[in-house]
Amino acid sequence: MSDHEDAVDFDLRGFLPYLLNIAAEESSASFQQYYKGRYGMLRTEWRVLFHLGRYGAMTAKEICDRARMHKTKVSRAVAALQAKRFLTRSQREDDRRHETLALTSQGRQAYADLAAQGQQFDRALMADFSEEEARFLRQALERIAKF
Amino acid sequence: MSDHEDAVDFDLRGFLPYLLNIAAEESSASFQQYYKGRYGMLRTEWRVLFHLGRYGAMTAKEICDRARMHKTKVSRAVAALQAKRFLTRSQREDDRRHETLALTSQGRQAYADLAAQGQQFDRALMADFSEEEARFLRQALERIAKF
DNA sequence: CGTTGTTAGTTACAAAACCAACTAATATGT
DNA sequence: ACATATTAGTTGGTTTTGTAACTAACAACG
Repeated sequence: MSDHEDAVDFDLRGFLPYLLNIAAEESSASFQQYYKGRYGMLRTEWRVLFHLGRYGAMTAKEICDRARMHKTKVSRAVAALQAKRFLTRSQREDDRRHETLALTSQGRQAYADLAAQGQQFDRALMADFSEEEARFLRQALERIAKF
Repeated sequence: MSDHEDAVDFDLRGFLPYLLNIAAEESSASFQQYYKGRYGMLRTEWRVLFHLGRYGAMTAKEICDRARMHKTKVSRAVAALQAKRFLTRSQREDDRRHETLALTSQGRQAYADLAAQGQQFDRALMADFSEEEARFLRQALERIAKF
């Protein structure tokens, strides 16, 4: 046995963070191409759009918490989406530190398109798995993600 | 039902690329802190070190293919690891475009440490899962990653 | 009140990633 | 043999991210 093999006796190829990273990259590649190509959006922007589209108007802070994004990322993504006329900001009267973010009809259209498209990609990804396997996989990932 | 909910009828929260991304981030966070704190290494550097440690000496090109990293990333990671005296380069006589990369004893030491540490993190991550679930999870991820 | 602390969000600067152009060595086709 | 194409790897310039410092609004406590 050569030197490099007995340094550690288990197969680090199955190292979970590594596998997850590769799987994450592989699985988002084609979808990313779609939203980037069609709307010139970054992943951060898609995530913000996605949260507003899926859960309705909310503040940047709420997006930070729900989407696990740092506030600077959200801040920039919001600015970019606003420039694309996909969302509007409105200051809250009760606390002027908060801005409520809401999709414009253009933004909702983009969301509807991307959500439908995403659904397709998701189905394609899961095509190899049975219903039950898919359910388990999602639950396992949620557990690892600490949802 | 409000406008944003009927745009798409399934729960995009379970969107696989999204789940995978979050799980990947969550799972690598503490390990990343370890190798960054202890060796000042970036993820790209850890990946290169990992491949050389696990599979033995090889060229940058082989690392690109095996680790799915772009050649510029590998090139810079190799330069950084060389600066840290973790690897050496040697031109091949038969084709002087190729450089064989090999870990130094210092590099092997770092690898052994990180591999052992990684193993711990991995076990901790998998603590919630049964043997069989863990096996299935890895296989599923490998399938998605197209290994 | 008024000082101090906290929270939402932005901005500035540094680190890292991405992409395209580049060099150098080898392979291929005429 | 020589022009052209490919391959391994590096470098430069731009984009994106990360980090820390900042502003503005509110809260809490004396």
